[in-house]
Amino acid sequence: MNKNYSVKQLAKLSGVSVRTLHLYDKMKLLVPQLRTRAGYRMYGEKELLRLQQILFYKELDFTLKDIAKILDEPGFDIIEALKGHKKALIQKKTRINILLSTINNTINNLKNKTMLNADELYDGLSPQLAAAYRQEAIENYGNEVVERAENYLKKLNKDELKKLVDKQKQLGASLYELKAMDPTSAQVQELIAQHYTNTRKLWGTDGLTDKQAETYKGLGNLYLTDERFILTGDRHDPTFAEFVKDAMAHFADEQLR
Amino acid sequence: MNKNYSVKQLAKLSGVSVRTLHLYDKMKLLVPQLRTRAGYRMYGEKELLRLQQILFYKELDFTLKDIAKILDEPGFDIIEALKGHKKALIQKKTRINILLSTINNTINNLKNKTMLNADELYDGLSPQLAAAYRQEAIENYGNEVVERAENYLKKLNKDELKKLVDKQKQLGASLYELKAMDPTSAQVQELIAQHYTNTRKLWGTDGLTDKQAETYKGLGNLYLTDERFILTGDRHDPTFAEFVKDAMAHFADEQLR
DNA sequence: TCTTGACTCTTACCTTACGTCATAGCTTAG
DNA sequence: CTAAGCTATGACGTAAGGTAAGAGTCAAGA
Repeated sequence: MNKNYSVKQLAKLSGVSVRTLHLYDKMKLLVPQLRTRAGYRMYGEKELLRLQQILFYKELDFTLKDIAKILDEPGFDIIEALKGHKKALIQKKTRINILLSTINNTINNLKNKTMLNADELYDGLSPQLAAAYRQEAIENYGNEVVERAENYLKKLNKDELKKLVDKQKQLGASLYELKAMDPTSAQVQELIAQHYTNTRKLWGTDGLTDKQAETYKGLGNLYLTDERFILTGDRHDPTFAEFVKDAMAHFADEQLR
Repeated sequence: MNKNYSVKQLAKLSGVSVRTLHLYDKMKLLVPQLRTRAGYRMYGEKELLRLQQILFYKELDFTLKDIAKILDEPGFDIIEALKGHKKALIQKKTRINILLSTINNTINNLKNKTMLNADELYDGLSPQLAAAYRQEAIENYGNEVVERAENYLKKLNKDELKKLVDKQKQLGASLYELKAMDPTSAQVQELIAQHYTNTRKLWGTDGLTDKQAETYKGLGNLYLTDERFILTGDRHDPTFAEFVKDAMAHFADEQLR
């Protein structure tokens, strides 16, 4: 009771295009069961199953050539192929993470350059801008953190705020000098400790005694993706952000708690 | 004091190939400052800077066409382009995560099918196989967990072990039926609670009172990537694994501690 | 029987961002 | 003057198809 499928039927069934089936036929990846007198391709159940397999491996981003090997060479080591592929995927993912961090930095740099000058930063944001930032910050870091920071900042006067911000920047510059070092080294950790103190002042997190470590670690991850909260300034440098994150994580694990 | 560079010099400076510079010239992405009488391309500082920019955006995986737009159309909204690109990257990343989970499942399925039959599973692994598994498990989940599980399993007899394994499988099947539901719903959480109890028996983690929540959450992530510890059986279904992970995380956060 | 519409065939050019020749002209040191 | 090294253009190949173009096939209705 074997059914037969024309190109179009098989195409619709499997979700690929007719052209694709033509291609697979020509490259002998999926040859029809038979041809009619007119030359029409006819596929059977066996071909449908094989197509399913092809599509499975294709979803894993294997090339058609590799898929042919997997399906046709009986001694082919599929597990090794999968493992190799896994490695490649992990590398891709790592690269994407770096790209994303770079892109975020770039976006924020551009925003700052075109929409803000330094004075505005200290004099308070324009209402529209503040609203937009607030919304974005809430989406990214949660309501609680943003509100606490806001309430705290309201109580600070300009001079106090400027002092803290300058201190953060200076710490950033100092850390940047050490970026080739071990993030867990004493020298780096000393700066991180200062940064931690300063950050607590800036973010008003003095009350968070039981979640301090977790929060500070979270802040490190945040540094990886958002330049507004960062000490790297103009430097497009994902490796530095990574370095800072590691240093902060170590500090949180070792010094706190 | 403008320096001039030949194709080769510029190529070496920037790390791209001569062919690439030819291409960029022909597509008007990077046109040399001038041509010598013999037709040789000569580039200046301005071109070098432009090339830097091109390479920057290229690293972000923009197409050359888009880069040309960014650099040449003055009104082009770079920030919007970057945001769009960011979205695409995030999707890519999500897809890769799913692929990795699928690949891991596939690897383990293949291993189980070709190297094991069900009887061996209950009768105890062959020595070589056990050693290989042990090594891999240690790499993935750490020494401590593996050793504890091993010691515990040694004390169980076959019937007891089989009971526990069957119970896990049955819970998996039940959960699968609910996979369209909210992972935090009472119905799902009830099954998860049973699973938690059973898991503690199976893994011998009764002693871990202070780290229970964390451990159980970690187990959820593990379910995403390794089929040997899973209740999904033969089903290649990353969304189900995701569902289970969410359900377990919720359970850990709410019920424990 | 004729026509119409849906389906099919093959051939072939287009896409991205180059790599790899092939062939030929230019420049410069010895 | 010659050999080495640089440069130019042009053409072909890559992966996985998309998009026609031109022509043959099939079933159904008038």
